[in-house]
Amino acid sequence: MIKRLTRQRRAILEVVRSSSNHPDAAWIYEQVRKKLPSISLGTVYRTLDALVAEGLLQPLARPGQPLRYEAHLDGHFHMVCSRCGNYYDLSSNLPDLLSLARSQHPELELQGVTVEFSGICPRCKEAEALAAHPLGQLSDPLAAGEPKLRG
Amino acid sequence: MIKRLTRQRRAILEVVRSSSNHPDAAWIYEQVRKKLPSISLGTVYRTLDALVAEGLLQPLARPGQPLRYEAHLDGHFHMVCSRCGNYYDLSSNLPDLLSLARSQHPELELQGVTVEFSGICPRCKEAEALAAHPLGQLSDPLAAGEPKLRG
DNA sequence: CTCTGTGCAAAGTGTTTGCACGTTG
DNA sequence: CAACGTGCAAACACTTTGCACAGAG
Repeated sequence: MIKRLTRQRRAILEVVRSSSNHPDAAWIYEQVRKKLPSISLGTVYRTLDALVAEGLLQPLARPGQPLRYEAHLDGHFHMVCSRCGNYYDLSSNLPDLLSLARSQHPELELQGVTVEFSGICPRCKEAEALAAHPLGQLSDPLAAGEPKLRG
Repeated sequence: MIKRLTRQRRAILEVVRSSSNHPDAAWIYEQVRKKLPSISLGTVYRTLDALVAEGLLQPLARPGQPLRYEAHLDGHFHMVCSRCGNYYDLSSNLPDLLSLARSQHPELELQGVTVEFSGICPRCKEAEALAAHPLGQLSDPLAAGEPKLRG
């Protein structure tokens, strides 16, 4: 339970909320440092944990990758690009899986669902097309991200 | 690409395939050690990576938890118990999300979906009911698992 | 025989934590 | 002024890796 709204917490929450990235702790740390140069990475981790516990953020886990954080908790879906690993938000009209599954498994007390698509994002698809072209070997799909997430 | 089918690899694959656990590396290591006492944890990790690369296993990531591995790759769903953290397989008849999403986002080249429900498993629900009862303080919901996954 | 895979131990990476001090309410 | 939160650095858990040797094909 968060009891004090410190400068650090305000800054961290603002960074996560204003990013379209689904950023990880290291990236958030870098950004917050621009405002509060002496903040520590430990504080970032502790604050993120607290915000998750408050229900203000949702953590996103991927095999072998650092945790990322989602600030927009309306019911949207994610697509993870299998080339560059970036997350993209998808606002699809999908059927209400939770109700469907509840009716099929009444004994389970289901609380929530997460749906995650995998695919190739437009950026990487374009990069791929360029790479097929003899003169297109100039851009690196892995380097092109959303607002750029770490190396 | 796996080139040699060693004793170790056979044993590891068999352990993962015969477990209903969605086990993690440490648990697999423990089990395999019963057959091959001198196997090393490094080999387990290397083999699991290789099997994932071969498409024989699928890694499952959860915030703050070690990676787990899924050996049954037919299209079923998972439910993660929010009390004990165990994975349960769900064979629901859900609509074909991939086709639906593809038609809504033709530009995205979607390749796959994963659906994960959260809820309270029967075991934990029962433990909860007992705990409400004055004489029921005997069992620990967190200790009761599937075939038991580590401490 | 050759070359992939193994065991071991050390190194890496992402995350957590103990402690003394700063700051919020 | 009493907690609560912070910075720092050390500790942690999980995973990866370099190397010399073992064993599969």
